[in-house]
Amino acid sequence: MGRRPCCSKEGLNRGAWTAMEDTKLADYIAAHGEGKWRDLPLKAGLKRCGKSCRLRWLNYLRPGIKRGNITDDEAELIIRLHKLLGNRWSLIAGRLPGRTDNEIKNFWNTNLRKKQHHHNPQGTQDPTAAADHHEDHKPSSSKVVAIDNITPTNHDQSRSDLSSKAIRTKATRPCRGKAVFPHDHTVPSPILMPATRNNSDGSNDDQNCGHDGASCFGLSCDLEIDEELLSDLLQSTDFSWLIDDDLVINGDRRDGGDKCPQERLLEMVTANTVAKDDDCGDCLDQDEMVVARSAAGATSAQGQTSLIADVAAAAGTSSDAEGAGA
DNA sequence: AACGGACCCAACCGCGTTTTG
DNA sequence: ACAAAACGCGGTTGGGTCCGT
Repeated sequence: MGRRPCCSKEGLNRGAWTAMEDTKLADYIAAHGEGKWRDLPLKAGLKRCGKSCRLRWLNYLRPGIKRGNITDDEAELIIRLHKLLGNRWSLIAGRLPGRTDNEIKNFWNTNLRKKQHHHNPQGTQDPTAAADHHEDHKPSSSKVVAIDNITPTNHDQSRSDLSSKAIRTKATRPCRGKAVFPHDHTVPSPILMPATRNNSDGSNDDQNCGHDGASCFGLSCDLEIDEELLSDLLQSTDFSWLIDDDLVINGDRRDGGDKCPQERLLEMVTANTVAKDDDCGDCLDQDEMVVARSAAGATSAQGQTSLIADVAAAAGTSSDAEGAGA
């Protein structure tokens, strides 16, 4: 089934928009609102494709558009968000009020990509990987990232330094297997951890969790998410596990099934405080991971270490669900 | 001043997803 | 349930401008 072109291209203007065209488009939208792009050109008296009108409106004429002069702060945010999201320009733009995806994409391609490339002379094709090498975004040595036994991606190698500090766990769906817990609990940092409780006999004590024989443990503490940490995590870890789960953000359960993992993590960043929940209420799939910073001790290395130790102990010693949470 | 390459960015294009009938 | 339309996104293109020679 072929796809009908959005409009006949014959007799239509192309290329740069004139001031007159802009005025017509703006006036029409002011009077009738956005949408119905296919019909808009005719009704507005424009010899343009509807798609072109939409683009012109969204990227140029729409009220509140900021143009040019991307500040250092914005550039830094773009870099960070790009690390989080990759080339998800619309998502990135959504975090930069007044900026359009097109502008950010252009800015990245003309400014930042070059800069990233400069810091990554090996020349990876992966812009996300390249972002790792930005001087402002070196993985902090104070951060511990749990990387599971995921198949290395093409950018993992460039992260070997990070990975060397990583905690490796099993984190592939479905929830089977045994998680390997932190080798070193003493590192006072946020941590990505498998929420796992393994009984020595392989069973688990959770009721109604539906995880056939898999090990689960409950973790119901509020978590605060550190954006920079997430940046690092997203560079290093397969987050496909997030897709099917619900998140509870600031008390509201959100069905995240329709969102990509990165987007959902971004929600965490935005919401700042998040509790992880899943279909059985208290327990998490054994291979699910939680980016955790103790709400109580979020700013305290001691607090973080304490939480990490608690949860690690719960996982490593088959303690019960209650022991791991709260 | 003229030329040409590099750069920038608005606009286009194709395709996937969502909505509508 | 299905097809078509509409929408939205990310990659690419091409024209204008800048800058070095």
